[in-house]
Amino acid sequence: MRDVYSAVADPTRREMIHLLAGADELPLHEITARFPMGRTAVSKHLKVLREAELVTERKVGRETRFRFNPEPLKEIQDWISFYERFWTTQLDQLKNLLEDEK
Amino acid sequence: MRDVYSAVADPTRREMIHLLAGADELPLHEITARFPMGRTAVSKHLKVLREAELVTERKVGRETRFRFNPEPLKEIQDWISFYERFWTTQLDQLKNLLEDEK
DNA sequence: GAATCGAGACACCAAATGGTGTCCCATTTG
DNA sequence: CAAATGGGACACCATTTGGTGTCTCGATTC
Repeated sequence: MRDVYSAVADPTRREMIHLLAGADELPLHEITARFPMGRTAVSKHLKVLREAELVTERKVGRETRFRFNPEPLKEIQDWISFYERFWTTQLDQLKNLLEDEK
Repeated sequence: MRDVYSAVADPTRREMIHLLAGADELPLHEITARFPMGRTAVSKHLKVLREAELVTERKVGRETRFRFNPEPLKEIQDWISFYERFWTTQLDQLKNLLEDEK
């Protein structure tokens, strides 16, 4: 089971997440149609997303349909929330003010 | 100027961010001491972080000191905040309840 | 039943990634 | 001044990444 950080590091995969988040379920060939690359490449990207559990896969007839699963994104959110304090503290706000003055 | 997503995708670099976030400023040799790899590798990771502007660099005597800069993390936070709704909606909560019943 | 369509499974490729070791130079220390 | 320290700059290496094309096969349509 692969890392959600590296799954999301690729801009193409972030776009796929966005696409799938706006749909209910999409077959591979429809996803492929929206990207400037071949089916094999798209399939590989979706495999990475599936290994990170950001996507689920199910076969319907001859199609393979994909669905977005947001859950793993929580891990990133948790990680980043630790650093939120660095741009919300009084001290940081003062620093930003001084920065603006320059 | 490189991507903050890929900068943060590597676990070693996330650890470096954590280390620097807990300190004020650290020289390369002190950072190197905390990781199981050579100076060259550590230096390369810090270069990646600097190119993503997650770190600033300054020479003091013969040392090169690094400081954490949280600002680029906002971009990831913004990106992920869009997907927050997928695990905070009533519908999603119902779905999770049903999931638990299984 | 034949032709078409969707997709898995390879094999292949160039470029990027994450390490290493060595050489050299500037700065600090004894 | 000599020795030691911190670190830049390479050259090098194996593995991973992100793409390609081709072959095959099951499902669908004519």
